Amino acid sequence: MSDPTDSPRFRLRLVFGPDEWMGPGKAELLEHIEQTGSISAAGRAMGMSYKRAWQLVDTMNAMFRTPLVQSSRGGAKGGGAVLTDAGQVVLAEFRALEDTARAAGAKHIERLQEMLTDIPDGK
Amino acid sequence: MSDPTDSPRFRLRLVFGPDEWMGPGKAELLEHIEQTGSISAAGRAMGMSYKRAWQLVDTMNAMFRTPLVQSSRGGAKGGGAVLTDAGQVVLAEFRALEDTARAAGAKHIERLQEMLTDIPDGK
DNA sequence: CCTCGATATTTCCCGATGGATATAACGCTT
DNA sequence: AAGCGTTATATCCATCGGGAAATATCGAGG
Repeated sequence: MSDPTDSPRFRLRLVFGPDEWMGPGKAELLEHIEQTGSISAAGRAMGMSYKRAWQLVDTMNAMFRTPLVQSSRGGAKGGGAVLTDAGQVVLAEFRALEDTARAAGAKHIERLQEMLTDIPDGK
Repeated sequence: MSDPTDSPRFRLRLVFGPDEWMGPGKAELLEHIEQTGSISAAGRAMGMSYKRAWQLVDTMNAMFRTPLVQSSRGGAKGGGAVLTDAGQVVLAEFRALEDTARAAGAKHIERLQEMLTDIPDGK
């Protein structure tokens, strides 16, 4: 999304509605929030503005029945954000979906790679 | 891409390099080219400009060892474009990849859908 | 040899996307 | 009560991706 060097082979997006979807970007953001306990820190880690990070969180919290991220203002450390149970479930399910789908389609992916001009490293 | 009503559930993109990827848009374009025998007609059918359609074709032809689309200018009907053998293979492989991956991840997709605010129609 | 329809290519321009910035609210700590 | 770091929210603005349109080219057919 920001760094062109990290070329992920396999990108999967679930589109539920016009403005409702779940993809690699949101999943990674959830992971960083879980690790850092902060929306801004997570955004920084991904090289994205706080505005964008917050927008993604806001979208996710709106599209799922239960919010995925619970945030708080003030307090000892100024505030923070944590993944809810639903957030952890969604993250785990999405990662599992990615792994499963990638594994299942490995054969087709391999055949497509073999047809490229620049030969990808054969693992 | 243009029509918000056709909400595809499952979007899959293979990213090979910085500017080299294969996704649902290019696949659909290939299908329309195969059906219409024309880049412009294919673009029109998808509601995209000829410029964009041509750019996508150009990108695909460059990233694969053998061009996927062979186009010709002039002639009885002004010209046209057809899928090469490689084009048909790539299209078929990508569609197969989508089907396989979607089927393999169906369980995870279902679980995620159940957590949405707006209940999706049960199949 | 002129027309026709599609490909090929360039230029111009608008609108949307997202970053930068500013401000406010919040609640624990000191 | 002041300070701090974060969340929350709005405004401004540069950038850029893509559409529109204009132009050139090609080759069979009339």
